[in-house]
Formats: sequence, structure tokens, C-alpha cells
Amino acid sequence: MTDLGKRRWVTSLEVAQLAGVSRSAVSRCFTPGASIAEETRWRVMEAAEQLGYRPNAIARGLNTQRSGLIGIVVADVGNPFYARLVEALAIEIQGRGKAPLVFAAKEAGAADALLPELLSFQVDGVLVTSATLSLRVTRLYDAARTPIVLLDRMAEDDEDVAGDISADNVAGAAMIADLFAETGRRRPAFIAGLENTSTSRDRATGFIAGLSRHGLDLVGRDVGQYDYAGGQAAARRLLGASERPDAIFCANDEMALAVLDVARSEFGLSVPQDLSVAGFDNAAPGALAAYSLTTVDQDIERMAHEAVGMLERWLQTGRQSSPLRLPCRLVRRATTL
Amino acid sequence: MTDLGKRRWVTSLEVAQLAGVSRSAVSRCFTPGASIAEETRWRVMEAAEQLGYRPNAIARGLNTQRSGLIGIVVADVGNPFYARLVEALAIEIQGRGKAPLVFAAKEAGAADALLPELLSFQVDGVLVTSATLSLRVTRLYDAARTPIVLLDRMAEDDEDVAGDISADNVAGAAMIADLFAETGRRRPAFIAGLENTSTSRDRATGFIAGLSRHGLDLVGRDVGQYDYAGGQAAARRLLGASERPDAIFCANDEMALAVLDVARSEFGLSVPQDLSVAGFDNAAPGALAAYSLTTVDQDIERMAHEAVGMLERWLQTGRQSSPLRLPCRLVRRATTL
DNA sequence: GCTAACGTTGCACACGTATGCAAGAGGTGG
DNA sequence: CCACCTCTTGCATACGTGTGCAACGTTAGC
Repeated sequence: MTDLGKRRWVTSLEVAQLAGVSRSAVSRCFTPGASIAEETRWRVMEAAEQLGYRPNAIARGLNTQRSGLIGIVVADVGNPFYARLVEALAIEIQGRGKAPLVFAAKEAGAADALLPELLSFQVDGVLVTSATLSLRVTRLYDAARTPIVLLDRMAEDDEDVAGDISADNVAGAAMIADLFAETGRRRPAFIAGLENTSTSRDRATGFIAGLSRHGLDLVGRDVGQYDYAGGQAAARRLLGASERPDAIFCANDEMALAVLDVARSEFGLSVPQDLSVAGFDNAAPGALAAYSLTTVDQDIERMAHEAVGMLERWLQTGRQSSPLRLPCRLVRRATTL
Repeated sequence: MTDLGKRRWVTSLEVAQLAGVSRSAVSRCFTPGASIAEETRWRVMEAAEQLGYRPNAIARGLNTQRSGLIGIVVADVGNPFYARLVEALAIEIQGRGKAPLVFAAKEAGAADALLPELLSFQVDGVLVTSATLSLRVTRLYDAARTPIVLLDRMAEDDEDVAGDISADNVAGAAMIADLFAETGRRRPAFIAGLENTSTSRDRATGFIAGLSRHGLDLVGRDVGQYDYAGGQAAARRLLGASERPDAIFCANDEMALAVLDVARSEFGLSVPQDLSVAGFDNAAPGALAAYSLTTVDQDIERMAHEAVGMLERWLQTGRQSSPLRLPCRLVRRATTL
């Protein structure tokens, strides 16, 4: 039976009365480092336990000007890499006694509209986990002095953020270049994600620089919007060109899977004999037996850990952290020699 | 330069002063249905715009006893189905002017510990999106009268929830049974997820009932823990048995992918000639060309919409909704005849 | 012209917690 | 025994908003 009695929370006053102390004493019991006698603390905790009391985080936030909420902005949870990243961030945040407020944008542009909404919930800070979010986003930092940490996207010079963090995309891409060169590939090509994202640019830069150290040059270059359909289209163009590449590096795994499908079923190529393929992110589907994609792994847990750390550092000291580039790891599977 | 000035929000008082009215008037401007003259509203909005004022959701929540926060509990974001579900829920929630508070549990058991944490943030309601969460969870509903809606998991008789919603797993599984039977399969087998989840039980029930309508019986049955490794092990046992099945239905897609890999590479079977395989959920990897898995699709957006609707209905009327079973859709691809 | 009715506004209080300040308790050293 | 210091506690106030109540001004109706 669902009786609609008014919702009643246990307040610190009730605990205080049961324990025979004042509300202040109760409050101090739940405030680390506050001055409270061991014996009273015990009595209060007893009463709190008995009544099922938990401090009201909303009321506390109003008072302390710290809501304990941290916003996570994500543009594309469909991408398994971002799904894992959001999960890791959530776990990291709740491990520190705070709570993650997740805002998802259907398309990249919609994220700008989300941020004022986030601010009205008084988030202590914001983690932006998208390579594709527009630049204006970070200026809100000025409005309410809410710190922002960028993940997987470098801060521009005029952006004022608490920190930014990403994989060392340049070095990661260079590993693929080395692998291609050392296994005898002579006609490498690259499929970018979105041209205006730092992630894609860095992967291109690292790949090209790596190749040139081996005396190699790109024979083809295309753009695949980071998704399967885009990767398909790019693969068709590259593989149909007069000078067909013998190795393709894609800015993420999803596009690489599309390349594999197109190469096998539409061009009858066998991988890796006729064509080497590599991706980036070490997303789950790439590990499946039918693909077994060579890729570059990012340490997602570490990235989440460092990102939240940057935010807390800002909240405590007001100092912004220097950009962090995490090392990557080559995952060599069956789509390369 | 990051100067560490005290954080300053624009309050309704400042807006009131600029507009030459009282704080109450400002508050009423942002409260739908409140009594306010059109001309004052205009003046207040002008001032608010100018100062960049947004009502403080924390303070409002303290007053109205409605935080505007809705908790989402999820046990396994690694599963792409749940990732998509969480995204859909988040979008649905923020579309109604509320905010989703996401709590992720690494393993299923850890979720119980999360819920008190959630409660301290005064969530208005909780959406539990996991088949594997333990039963005790839902009893917290009584503690603070916080409504819970269960997704993808039926409520037991003694559980007091605002509503529960899931796909019509029985009917969905029956579709697969029909498909197997109508394409001439005679030796069907089933791989369960976790035996004690309603989702897995219903899919088993529907499958078996469907088969019996065609005069067929299971020749094998195993458990795969809903994950790839579990699916692999189950597939090896089933395919290595004396009476080898000619069709396997898995309680989710991830296990079905494992079955495909094992059948092809370890037993040299060709699909679908030697063996039909079907999954459940229509997860993204199953659609990849190398698998092209036949599966059952759930309408995730609709599920999210209805779930949040149930929660709001409870919040407004205090009435619990009757269980909802959403229709499924058969997605026929290349792993069945 | 007077009254009733209505729409609008401000005052004051409530929501549940944190914390500066002063007062009290208890102990120690001279 | 007194003065002083430390530790603990309660009082009072602040955080920013929503809302019942009463007072106000305006208009319509007779």
C-alpha cells in the first residue's frame, strides 16, 4: 500500500535530542577534524545509527558553498571508449565522497546549452570528456569561477582551464608508424576523425612524423568522422584509388573496423597479408576474434584518476595543473604483420 | 592568472535590487504558475539577464524538499546495452529540467553500499538499471520514501517499488524459438545469463515455451554469466557434447559473439549452415559485418521515457504504476537461416 | 461614491546544515 | 588555592530560495 505521507528525513535535531546534545555537536561528529569529545561522538553515532540519520548533502552544500557535485559532460556515449571513461570517472568521483552529475549531449553542438543547466546545480567543477565539444564551453569558467578539466582534448592558449589531460597521442601514433615500417609496409595511409579536434590532429602528426623517420610518406589521407559509416566511405575511397595503400591507420577503432569490413568483403583483400590495419583506443569490439585489431591502448583508469585529482587540486589551492600526456601502450594483434 | 577570489554567485537579492522589487518577486518569476504582473516579470528578467542570474537549484531543493536530482544505479557499464540505456535515461531526465546522478558499481554486490550515499544527496527518486542487483536494495524505499523504478528486472511480490519496466522477454525469446523451428532446426540449446535474474529466467521460459509449441525440446542448457568468457566456456561444453545442438540462443549478445567465435575457430563449424546462433539486446558489435548476429531489439528510448514517467507519476500522485512489458522486435541477420 | 473582489507585492519564516564566538568544564603548575 | 590554558559545548547566525499571509492598489458593480 502506497500511503502518501509527507516525506520525512531524519534531521540532526532529532539525533541531537535522542543523544541529549545540541545540533552543533551532531554536525561536528560528521565533520572531519572538528573538536568533539570521544565519548559524545560515540553517543551521537549510536543515536544516528538508531534513527538511520545521514547528513543532508544539499543543506550542507548550501552552507559550505561546496555542493559535492561534479559535472561530467559527454557528447557521445555510443562510442565505447567514452562509455568506459565516464564509468571510470564516476567511480573515481564517488570514491572521494562526491557525486557525479552526468550531462549527455546528443550531438556535439548541444553541449553548450547544457552547461548553464549544470551550473544551476552548483557543481564544484566540470569534467569535459569529448574531443568534439565547441570551444566556447570553457569560457564559462570565468562566469562563476567553476573549474573545468578537459579530457582527451588539449586546451587552447586563450582557454582558462584547471587542467587538461589526454593520452600521448603523438607518441601512440608513432608506435603504429614504426610497426608499419618495420614490417615492410611502403604505402601507408591515414583516416582522420574530425579535422578540428586536437586528438585527431595529434594522431596525424605523430603518425606522419614517425613515418618520415623511416623515409616514408603518406600515399593517402581521408576523414571518417570517428564513426563506422564515415570509416566505410573513407576506406572505399582510399582502397579504390590508383595507388592503393598497403597499411591504414585510423584515428579510432570504430573506423578501423569499418576499414576491415570494406577491405575484406568489397575488395577481397586478406588482412594482414595484403593490407595492415590499426586503430586507436583499444575499444572492446576490436578484441573480438573475428577482428583482432591492432591498436593503441589508453590507460583509462589512470586518466580518470588524474583528471579528478586536477580538479581537487584546483579546489584546494586554486592552482591550475600543467597539461598531462599519459603514455600509451601498443596492442599488437592480428591485423598487422 | 588564476586569482583565488571567493566564489560569488549572483543571488536573487541582487537581481531584486537592480529591478527595484523584492526577492519574492524574483522568485515568483522563476516559479511557473506564480502570481506576477507581466510588466514586473519583464523588468526582473531584464535584470536577471544582465547579471547572468540563474536560480540556485541547491537552495531551491532545500526549501521545496525536491532536489531535482534523480539517481541512476548501474552495475555494468561495460555492457554496451546498459551504456546506451544510461545515456537515454540521462537525456530523458535532463529534458525534464532535472539532473541525473549516476552511481556505478564495479561488481554487482557493491551497489547496496552505494544507495545510502545516493540518499544523502536527497535524490527525488532512483532508477535501478541492472538485472543483477541484489534484492535488499529496494527496501530502502521505505526508509525515506524515495521511489525506485526497476529497469530490466521485475519486482518481486514483497518489493515495494514505484514501478518496474522491462522488455517483453518472454515474447522476444519466443520469436527466436519460432525462427529456429521454422527454419528446420531440431536440436536447440540455451545459454542463460545468471540464473537468479528475472531477465534470464524470462528469456529461458519464453524460448522453451515457444519451442514446445513446435514440438521441440532443449538438447542442451548452460550458464554464461552474461559475459564473453562465460559464453566461451558454455559454448565449448555445449558444442563438445555428444548430442551437438544445431541452434543456440543466448540470453544476451555478448555471449552469442563468443559462441560464434568458438564455433568457427575451435569447431570449424560454418554459421548458419551447421549452426544457428541468436542473441538478445541488439548491441552494437553484433551488427558488425563479421558477425551480423540475429538478435532481439529492445526500444531503449521508449524504456527510458516510460521509466522516468513512472517516477514522475509517483512523485505527483504517490501512485505506483503497474509493471510494463515493452514489445520487442526481431532483427534477422546472417547467423540464422 | 462606496464596497467587494481581485490581482499583485512584500514581509517573515522555514528548509537542514556549518561555524565563529563565548562560556563552561576540567586539569595543571605555581 | 588561584590563575591559566586546553578541550568541549551551545548559541546564534548565515547560506539562497519558496511560500503563506496580510496589506496594498486597482477596478468593477450597484
